[in-house]
Amino acid sequence: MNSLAASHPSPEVPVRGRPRSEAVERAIIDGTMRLLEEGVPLAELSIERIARTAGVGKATIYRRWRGKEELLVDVVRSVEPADPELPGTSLRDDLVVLLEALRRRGLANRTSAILHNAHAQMKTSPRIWNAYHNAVIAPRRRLGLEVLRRGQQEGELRADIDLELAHDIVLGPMLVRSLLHPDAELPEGLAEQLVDTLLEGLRPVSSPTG
Amino acid sequence: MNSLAASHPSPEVPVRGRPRSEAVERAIIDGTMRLLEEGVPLAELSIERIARTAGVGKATIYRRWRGKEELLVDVVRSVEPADPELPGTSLRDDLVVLLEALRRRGLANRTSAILHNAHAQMKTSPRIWNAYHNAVIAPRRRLGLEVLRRGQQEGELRADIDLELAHDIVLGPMLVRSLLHPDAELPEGLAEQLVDTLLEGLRPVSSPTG
Amino acid sequence: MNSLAASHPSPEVPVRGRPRSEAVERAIIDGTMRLLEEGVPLAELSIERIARTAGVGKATIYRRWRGKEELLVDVVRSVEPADPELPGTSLRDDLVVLLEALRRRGLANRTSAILHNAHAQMKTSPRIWNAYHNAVIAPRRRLGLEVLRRGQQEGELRADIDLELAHDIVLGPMLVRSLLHPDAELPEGLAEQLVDTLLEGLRPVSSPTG
Amino acid sequence: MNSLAASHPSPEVPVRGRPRSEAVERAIIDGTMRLLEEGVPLAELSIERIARTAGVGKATIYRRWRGKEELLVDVVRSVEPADPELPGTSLRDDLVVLLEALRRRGLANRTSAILHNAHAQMKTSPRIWNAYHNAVIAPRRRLGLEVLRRGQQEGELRADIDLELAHDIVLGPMLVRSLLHPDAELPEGLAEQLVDTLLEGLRPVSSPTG
DNA sequence: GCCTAACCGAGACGGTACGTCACGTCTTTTA
DNA sequence: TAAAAGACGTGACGTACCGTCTCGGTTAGGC
Repeated sequence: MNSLAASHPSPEVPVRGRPRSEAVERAIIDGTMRLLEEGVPLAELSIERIARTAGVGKATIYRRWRGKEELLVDVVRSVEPADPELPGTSLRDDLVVLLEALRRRGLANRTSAILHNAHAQMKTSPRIWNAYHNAVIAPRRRLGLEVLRRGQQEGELRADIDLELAHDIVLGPMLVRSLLHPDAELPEGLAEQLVDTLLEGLRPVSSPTG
Repeated sequence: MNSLAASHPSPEVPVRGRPRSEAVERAIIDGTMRLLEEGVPLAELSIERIARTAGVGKATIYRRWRGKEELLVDVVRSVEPADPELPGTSLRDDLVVLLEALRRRGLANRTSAILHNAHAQMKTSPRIWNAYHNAVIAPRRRLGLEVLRRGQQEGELRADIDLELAHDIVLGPMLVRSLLHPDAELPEGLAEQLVDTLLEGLRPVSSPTG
Repeated sequence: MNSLAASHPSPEVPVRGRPRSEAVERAIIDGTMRLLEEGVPLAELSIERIARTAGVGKATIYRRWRGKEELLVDVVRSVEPADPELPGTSLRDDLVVLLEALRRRGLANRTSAILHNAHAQMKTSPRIWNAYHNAVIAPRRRLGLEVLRRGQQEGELRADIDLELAHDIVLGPMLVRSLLHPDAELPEGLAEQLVDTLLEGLRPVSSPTG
Repeated sequence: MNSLAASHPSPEVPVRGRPRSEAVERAIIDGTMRLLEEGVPLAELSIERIARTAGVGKATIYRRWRGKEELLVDVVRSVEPADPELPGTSLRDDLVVLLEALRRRGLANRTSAILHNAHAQMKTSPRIWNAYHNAVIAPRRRLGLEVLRRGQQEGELRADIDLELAHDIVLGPMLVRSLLHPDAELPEGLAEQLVDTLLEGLRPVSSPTG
């Protein structure tokens, strides 16, 4: 389950000693979440306090994670919403769904005050950031790129455009809104509006869809 | 100079006792910068260490800033590049200059490893983030909005588009690249390519400029 | 074998399940001795380390002793030299043999650096000290008292003297030397010299033996 | 004041920064004494608990002593009774006073349950034991040797006897009683009885005092 | 030849204390 | 009054052991 710690020995090696309790693992992650939900500032989130909250010894946490940051990666992962279901009817529809998921995620983080800044905290160490990037950000990006690739094949996207660039063009505005400008609005129709506006510059020159 | 601390008593009240040394203030900020440049991870940047490096008492730092985060705001401000000179010849040209400044800033932060994450660290406290936002991010955003407003007046931008939205559309992709994807490329012509692509969807429907 | 733990159920109750391994018991005591011989300070002698050294589970130790101190009692007992053979020719000769045994024990502890302070460590708990006292010190004292009682009967010792007091008078000086003053000398003829000097004040007033 | 820590810089070096509080030092030693008096077993005397009791930070203790054992040396020293006033009228009288002080000390430790075993605890480290030896034991021994030396000069003691040996002969029995046999009696006239008995074997052959 | 109970190694578990470090405040002397 | 220095109470750090508790596996009778 952990994304950084070597969670399990290779399957051939028989388990020696008392196995680690999954219930404890859940208690730690849930306890951390509870603290964040109660509004405890990230700076006051100490391992000691998490252990106290979860009713767990400190060593039990350090047995699973190397420090607060690595634990946060798993906490964030545990509340990260699942990838949205893509309709697959058209490039536009898929992108609208992706952006809408992003919008909702931004709204959730803002209102619940969770993870508002946990994401930022994780940048303090390149190692942690990589783990978070690999576990959370990269899969989303891959999904977006896949959608764009399909759209390009179907002729809904200019053939000469770099897919990475197209991805940042489509996703960037919404991300910037939800990450950098916590007081920016994220109104209901924003996803559709953005996709429609942005696809304008990305469609093939003589578009079949007009 | 400080953006958060009430640095000086009101000017009418004559200064009593020994005045604060500006040299000391510089020494503190420069010492912090030196530590960051030497690759000291942000998590190991303690007030105690900064005081040691700057050859300064801890109380002298606390007399000026309320904590590490507030000090960081001023440190970051001190190395933030000046606003770029805008040509003013056209909306496109101005936006290219703005994005090019952003690209270079991203490159600088990546190579020098300074401030790579100091920006993230400051999100730990809403108060600090606001200070940084007001001192650094907001002015840039105002400048960008001003450019777009002028472009709209000149008919280079669709009249029905929300300027805030247009701003995120134009700036978002570059920001996402430099902030979230530290290993994403920021090649030379990126600014022009982005502006040309993005303006496609933002131009007036039957544009006079083509 | 253990002096504190109720090592075995009463013999009528038939042993159920796998019996405790005596080899394991030896391995634990020998492992502890090896650590002490290697110069590991008493303060660093943890149950965990002993278990590691003996290649034994912690629970296996706790099944036999209630803690480190109780284990130490048995370790010390295992290296305590056997009671010396008494000649029985005279009070003086017996006392010389007893003191000589004490002198040699003091020398051994000093040079081998074993048990130098284990004896002291055991005073941390009255319970442990009692066990050690009963298992090691008291038998020796009983032996000494018996020698003195015989001497008194034979008229080699004043009849009006308290035997307990006489014991401390004879044994005290050598004990103090070997326990309190680790750098005090314990030269070869010390036992005889002490006995001859001390008996002076303990002989009957007009001694028949002169 | 501390016997192990380098307590004060050399007097030429002017004191820099806030000086160490003597009140704090007293609070720590007194707090430790209070705990011992309340019957807290030595094994449960942690630095953490001492700090809590004294209302003091752990670092404040570690700034003065290197650990629990070194602190104990000073605690024991602080309650060690002052050297007794010697009458100087005769060897016998001086020795009686010395032994009487020892007897009373043994009684005090037994009844108050203080220092009963602190003395033993300090043997865990040779360094600590040396400090305790130098600060407490050695001065007492020097005093006893001085008394014996004077007695020898005055002809009250055999000229051929080694003073160190004589010291152990006279002091040993009482020490053994009070240290090793906690339940041995220390009745009122014990000091005089011991001195009178022991001097028997130590007087010059044809004694002037008869 | 099973059955069953206790033993055994390993190591997880909730705790407590370790000794260090930084926090932000305070008390010195010196300027 | 500022400034360097450093003591102070507080509290978190990450580690080590404590003594207890599961695990899978072993080793003896008793059936």
